[in-house]
Amino acid sequence: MLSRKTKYGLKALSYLARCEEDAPVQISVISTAENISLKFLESILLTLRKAGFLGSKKGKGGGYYLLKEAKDISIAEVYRVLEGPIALVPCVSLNFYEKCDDCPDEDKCSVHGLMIQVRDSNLRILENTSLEDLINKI
Amino acid sequence: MLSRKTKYGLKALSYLARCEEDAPVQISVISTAENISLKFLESILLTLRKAGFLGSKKGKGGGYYLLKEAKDISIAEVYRVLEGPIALVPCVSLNFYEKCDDCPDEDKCSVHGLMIQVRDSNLRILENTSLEDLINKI
DNA sequence: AATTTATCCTATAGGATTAGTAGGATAAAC
DNA sequence: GTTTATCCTACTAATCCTATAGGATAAATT
Repeated sequence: MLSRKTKYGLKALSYLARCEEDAPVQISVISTAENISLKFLESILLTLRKAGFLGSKKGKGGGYYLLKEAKDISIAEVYRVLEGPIALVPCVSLNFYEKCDDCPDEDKCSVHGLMIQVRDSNLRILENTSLEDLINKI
Repeated sequence: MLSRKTKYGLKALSYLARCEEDAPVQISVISTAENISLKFLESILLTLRKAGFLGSKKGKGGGYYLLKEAKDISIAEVYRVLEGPIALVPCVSLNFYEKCDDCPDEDKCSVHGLMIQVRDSNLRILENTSLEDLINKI
């Protein structure tokens, strides 16, 4: 299951991508438009800024804006920043690998192969979907 | 991320599927073989029995055994029982549908379409993989 | 310079979920 | 009737999720 944090983050990014102008958008505007708690959204946007997706401006006329073009932001990147690993188990994660403490030998684990299949299929989708794709769907 | 409950459940089912004989297998045997806490495994097997995957026998010589052939148990079914929805968000779940409180209109949600794609791709894998496939991979 | 506006940032609270444990009840076999 | 093994409810500790509080900082306006 996707956390609200990730879902809200994706919706906020989509909102910004739909604002074609470069003018910064205030948190409160996004929060109202997308029905997201203002303070929660604030912390999410902060995370996205630190991760390099967003720029910000303080003071009057300030707000957040995309640093890259929507077509150059893959959902997989956003997912990893907000949600963490795309894989279902750490032992098949490419970016967050961890050994399972219950498995003496990964190759003999009956679940391992399936988990790789699921990971690859999800990767294929998330890496090949951009923010632009999200807002261009009908 | 997959919970330990589901992972342990799949490993336990795989263990039972590998025991070709019909003789019941004790929890403690599986627990030792798969490095799973005995009491935790006990509760998992109980769930799987109530869901119709396993039969059990009490007393000496008792234990758990598969009720169906391994090839007739799809991982999707097991997943739903132990983990819950396969979908990443409730609003695209086929078996656990719930409306999102932040979305006035699902069709206008920028994330919705992507979530359906992910769901379908995962469904395709999990429904077409049987317990037999799990133990037959090399 | 003072005020307003909006982000920055740390800390924290409350609830839900997860992972596991305790311990007696029940039933089958010997 | 003793042993064996599942059955079942309840409980706990730890972690994670969602959200909030409240002041610090910086930019623009007056």
